[in-house]
Amino acid sequence: MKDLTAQQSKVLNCIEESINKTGFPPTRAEICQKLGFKSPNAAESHLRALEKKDIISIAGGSSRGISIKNKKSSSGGSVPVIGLVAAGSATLASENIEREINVDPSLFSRNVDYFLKVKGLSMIEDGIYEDDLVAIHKTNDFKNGDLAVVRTEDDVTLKYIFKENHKLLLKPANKNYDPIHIDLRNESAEVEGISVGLIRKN
Amino acid sequence: MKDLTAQQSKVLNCIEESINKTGFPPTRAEICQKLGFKSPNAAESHLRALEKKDIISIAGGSSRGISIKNKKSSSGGSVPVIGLVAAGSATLASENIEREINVDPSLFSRNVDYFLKVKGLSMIEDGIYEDDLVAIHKTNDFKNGDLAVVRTEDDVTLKYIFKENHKLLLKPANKNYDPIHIDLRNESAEVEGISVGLIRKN
DNA sequence: TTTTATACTGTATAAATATATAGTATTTTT
DNA sequence: AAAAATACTATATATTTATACAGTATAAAA
Repeated sequence: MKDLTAQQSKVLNCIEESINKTGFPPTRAEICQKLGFKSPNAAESHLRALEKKDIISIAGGSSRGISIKNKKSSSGGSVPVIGLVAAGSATLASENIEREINVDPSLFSRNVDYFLKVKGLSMIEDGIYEDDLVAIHKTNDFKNGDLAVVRTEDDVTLKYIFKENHKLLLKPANKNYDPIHIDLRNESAEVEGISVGLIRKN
Repeated sequence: MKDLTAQQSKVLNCIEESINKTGFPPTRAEICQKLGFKSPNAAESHLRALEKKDIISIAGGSSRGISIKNKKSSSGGSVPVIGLVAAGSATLASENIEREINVDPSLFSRNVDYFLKVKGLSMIEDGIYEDDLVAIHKTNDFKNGDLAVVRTEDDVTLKYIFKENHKLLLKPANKNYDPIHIDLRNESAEVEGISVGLIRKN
């Protein structure tokens, strides 16, 4: 994404503020007033610049026709919760979705694609409890030591992942649970995503 | 809440659709077009009815000045994050607010008034780590064993609370930390709120 | 039974708003 | 060195839009 200039950021901020505060985007005149411009064309040209950089879109011929692009899932960040119920069921298919919750996308370091509802006690020593919602960013890219959602041949688990050549180690955080060793020459395993956060309800 | 008529629901729906699809509320003319009315006053009067029922608010003199009230996050789901930095600083005064995040209020069992950013390791044995955001519901009502934000004479802490007559016990979840005993006849202590959940960022 | 709310058509208009055009000046990119 | 982007002021105007006013008709509440 191209960088925004200081002024463009101010204008974008002004738009966001207006939507948050009033529920609708600002007019050119309102932007000018907020930022101290004396000509409506000051706002206009900044808007056109933001449009060119694909940050906003401007509906021609409509008043207040500004909308901020990229806004994940358009309705403000509705993220599905998936229960790890049966083996191999962690997919975004609607039958696995327990509910949807709204989260501020900027809350976590990376985009959250779904929440995984934790079953079992395998991660309890690192503060991850049963029924906690682990925020998952879908990717098959990972670093050793990441907490990952891994689909093995007969299960889907949340464990720390370590890879060395053809060997995959899935390590729980509970003395009573054994690590899982997978030899990728004999068995298949796929990383579905990595954890970027957690939500717990009391 | 008063019930909406069939037509009023349609209009409300039309407003929601417009906001979701375009990013901004509709004009009277657009509502008419969508619902097949031939007079702008048809839309106008429905809007006034919705306003009277406190479902929407209409900003006078503004184009597209419609906003849907009650929206669990129309700046009402914006929850401040407060850092437990200096002793006795856990107040909602703006100078203590680190940031604001949007959360679905239905996510937690009770209304979240603010998030407390955890300092220290006093609750680590129960899965609450440094920099975790503990969701706090403001209340001075509590049950023994609740995880509470307690303001003592010289500190604000997050501990399990137990009360027996004039004795208050604030119990950490870490063997290396000592419980705090407070005799309410000699010292003052106030419960600011109780924990209803937790958010952790990796 | 009278008032109030619902559910519109139809017309009109002041005010809000987008948007074009004409400039000036500075900075960044090519 | 020239072109393009940034960052505005200033003025003008067609169009969008809210909103008032005048009706008609039906259903629900007081």
